Amino acid sequence: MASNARPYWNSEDSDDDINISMISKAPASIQSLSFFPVSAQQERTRISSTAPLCTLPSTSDAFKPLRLEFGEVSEEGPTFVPFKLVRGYPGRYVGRSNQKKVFEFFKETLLKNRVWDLFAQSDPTAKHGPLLLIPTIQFEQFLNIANHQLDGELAIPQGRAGELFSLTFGEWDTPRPRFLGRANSASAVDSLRERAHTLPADDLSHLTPSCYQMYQDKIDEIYSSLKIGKKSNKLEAAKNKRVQKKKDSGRMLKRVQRYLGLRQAISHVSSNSYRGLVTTSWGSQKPAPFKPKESVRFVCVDVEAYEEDARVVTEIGLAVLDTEDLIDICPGERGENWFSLVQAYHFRIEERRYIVNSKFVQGCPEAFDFGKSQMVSIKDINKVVGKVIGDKNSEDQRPVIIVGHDIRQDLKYLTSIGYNPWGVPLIVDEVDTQAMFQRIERGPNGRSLALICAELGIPGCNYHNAGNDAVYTLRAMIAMAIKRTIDGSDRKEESFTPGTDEWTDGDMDDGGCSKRSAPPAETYCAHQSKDELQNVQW
DNA sequence: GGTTTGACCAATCTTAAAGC
DNA sequence: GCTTTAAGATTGGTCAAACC
Repeated sequence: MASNARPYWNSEDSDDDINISMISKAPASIQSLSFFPVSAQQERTRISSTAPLCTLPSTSDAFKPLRLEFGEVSEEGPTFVPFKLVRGYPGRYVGRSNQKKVFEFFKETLLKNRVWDLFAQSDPTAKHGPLLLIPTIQFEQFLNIANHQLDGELAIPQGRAGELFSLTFGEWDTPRPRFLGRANSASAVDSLRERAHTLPADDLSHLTPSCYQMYQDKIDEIYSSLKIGKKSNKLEAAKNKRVQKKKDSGRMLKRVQRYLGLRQAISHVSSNSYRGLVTTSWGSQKPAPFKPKESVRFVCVDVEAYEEDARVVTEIGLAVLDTEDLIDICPGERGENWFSLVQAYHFRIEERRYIVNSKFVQGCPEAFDFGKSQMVSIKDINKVVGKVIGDKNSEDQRPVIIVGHDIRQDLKYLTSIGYNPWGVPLIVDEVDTQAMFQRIERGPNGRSLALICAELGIPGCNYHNAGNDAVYTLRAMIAMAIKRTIDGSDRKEESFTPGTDEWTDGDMDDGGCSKRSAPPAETYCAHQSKDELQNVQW
């Protein structure tokens, strides 16, 4: 400890409640550790104007702001915690037995004898006042002191509740918190809060509409998480999650349109000029109106498993659509002119060829309608699937958009045959046709593939053959993207009042960045060896 | 000081609709 | 039939504030 010792107290900061001119030359990891009573600090100030002699352990990962003046943005990297959450910590996160003494400790020390670096994050919609933040490291150190003095084990909560204690800003080039000043009393905090209203407005003009929307959603979520009102936080959080999911479905639909050339990517296009780039008079008897930024391959996956034991995969269907092939081809009303460009594969597991579902679903492994089924040994199936989807050794290194109907389930099935789709860098985005249809229909539940095809006017038979289902799923995706383009979803959505419609994902949104799901916590692969789970490269 | 009330949180259960 | 997912409801424990 001694070897890492360093002085931490700067007398210049001690005698004023607020120091808004320039932060101490010492990093925050040093200055923020002024966790001794003010009287002691003041005593030192009176004795000498030179740096003090107290020491603290080095914290290599501590928050280390540069010299900051009022209004300057924080550097990239540090995490923040809302000051409101810090003040409410004893009531929200401390158990009954310790709450009283922790509450007393906070009351006596939080705003009387500590110096905090306060930052502010503005609400892009100006619905709320500036969000007051402190660096997470300062609160952690405060808890350490509390634990030392109270002989307790106070900590930042784990899991979802803990996320609010480690907020990051600046993603997608969005604004970062601005420095307000240092405060060591309630009145100082109040003064800085007032002064936060005089901060210059953040420049958001460079943000794409999708980035702006995501930033706004993030700030809204933080504010709603901090609410302690009549409405249950849990209900509020659950609602936010639902809304987010719906918005994500809308963005997914728009990305599909973008990949197909039915929607213009609007990265780095100002929102004013964006409106001119929306299709207004396009008809399905014309080729796709926009040239996609880069061509991609859609690979649709459908997996059939034995109905008595879902771990036993019996068929895998793959359907591939190369957007390069779509150029200059009119899709037709439902995309039927593009359907013939889909390349379909149907693989049956040789050792399980005798298994045919009939109890709960009517399987038809012999009825692949879009080519010739291939028998593949269970030990080779991951390699065969990998060859179609592609990997880092493939000749074609273009991005792959993986598609499925309730795709999460199919991706999990793939892991059970030894192919880990989350370990393939080529796969950059996921499309779920069930979620897409739910988005279009604005319905509460997902619908079956057969029903969706019927609704979209796509004729089909022999469902529950993996090869057929993969083809129908891809057709449904195409038909929905075209239908949505022709219906002019953008114009319709503009009629909704912003903020009142859970389904509206931003009328000037192009779908944003590609998005992959997180891999499942556990995958059922007991019958597969560890080696089998490694993707085989071709 | 004791009781009541409302809020919050976590865990659990139920329901519905898909998948096989 | 079983599994998964999501949403909503219920339950029990805890606590603060209000009330008597």
